[in-house]
Amino acid sequence: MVKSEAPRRGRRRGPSTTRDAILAAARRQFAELGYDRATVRGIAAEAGCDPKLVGHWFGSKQELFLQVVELPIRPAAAFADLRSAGDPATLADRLAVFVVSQMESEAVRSRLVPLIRAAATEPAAAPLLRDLLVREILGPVAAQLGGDTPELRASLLASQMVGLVMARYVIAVEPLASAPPETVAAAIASVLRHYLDDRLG
Amino acid sequence: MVKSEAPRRGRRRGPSTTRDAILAAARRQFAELGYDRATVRGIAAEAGCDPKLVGHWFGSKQELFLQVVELPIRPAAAFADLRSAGDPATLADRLAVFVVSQMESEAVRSRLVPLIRAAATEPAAAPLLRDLLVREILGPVAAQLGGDTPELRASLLASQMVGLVMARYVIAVEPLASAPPETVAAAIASVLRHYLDDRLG
DNA sequence: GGGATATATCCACACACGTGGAAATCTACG
DNA sequence: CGTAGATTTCCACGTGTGTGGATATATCCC
Repeated sequence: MVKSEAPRRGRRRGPSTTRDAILAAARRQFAELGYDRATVRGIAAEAGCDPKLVGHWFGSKQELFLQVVELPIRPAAAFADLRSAGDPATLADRLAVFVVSQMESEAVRSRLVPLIRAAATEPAAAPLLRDLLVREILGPVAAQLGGDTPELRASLLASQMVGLVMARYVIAVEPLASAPPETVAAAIASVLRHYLDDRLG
Repeated sequence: MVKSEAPRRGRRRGPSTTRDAILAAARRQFAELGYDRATVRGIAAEAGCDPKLVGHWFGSKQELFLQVVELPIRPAAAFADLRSAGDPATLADRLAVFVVSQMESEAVRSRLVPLIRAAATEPAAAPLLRDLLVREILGPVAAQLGGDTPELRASLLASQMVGLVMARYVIAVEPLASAPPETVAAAIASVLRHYLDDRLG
């Protein structure tokens, strides 16, 4: 009659790793389920702790979500680097490769996908994504574009980015979802070039 | 002491328009709120009836949703018409104008937006949208494309369409959201041409 | 007129959600 | 050792959800 391993009542032994466990579980569940269908209880279960701990460490579900979608890169700086790092004529190609490879990385995807899903779902999250897009990406990019209607170009560029994330990772349209990253990058490079350089229309 | 207009208990006088009222309210709320946050009770309230009537007329919330997102056009047929109606060299331009003008029509937008929002939210809806995309659009289009990797071309095309809906109507990225339809159509025409005709990569 | 049927309301159940309060157990430090 | 604080669990409340059951009123057809 081995005594069952029922969790005892108070603090656990040793240093606490629960906060990180919650963050990881939340990241996974927000990405897979979206904001609404991911529940505090479910996240706590995956993290192996009591739901109340989520509140303890992060205050509320909303604040946890904000922590989750904080991007690990600075897109504006990345674009500036990319721009000054090579021949301007090949900027679109390098941008395409960069964007696709970033999306392939778990660290970026697990933040971008929840953000976009939430923007599609939460009325309150759409402004959040819009602001992030404008402040972090469209604004700086538009500022460096020059020429005519740089803001329109930047937002068209964003539309192809968002569509790529949706089609490839969220909806999983085949064969786009399974295409190797290089193929995708090659295919969208011309589109990026068009939005960056060509006369629109 | 005028008697209050509290709804009486049983059937109302005259012919019933409730079913249509529910459908209209559902369309509006699914588009604005998404599947999860739109509630049967809320839809019933907007339609001016009891929540139970939703169940009575449509069975369940899911079945109501399926009715709501039923597209009023046959994209495959429309594409075929478009293809055979003019100079193949200008197909991309005509397609761009057609797509954008369709999205501008309330009848199409009030179905497409909920569908895409739901695909971003409901695990069960993503396959649904994927199937609809593949069966109604990608498949027929790919079949008429010929050349190399027609399916990949079709799904890339879809990615730009979905991204356009997201950026312009759901997230409302400026200035794309406020740009006149002709401007948008002109801007994406080259992209469509690229995905339709060019060698990818 | 009078029964079948369609249309409508009310009540309520079972469930899941986020979170607040109180108590238990551990660690840190005097 | 002993007390303060950090970490964790349990209990439970209030709210909102989709939907089932019973019932009321209007319409349709004989």
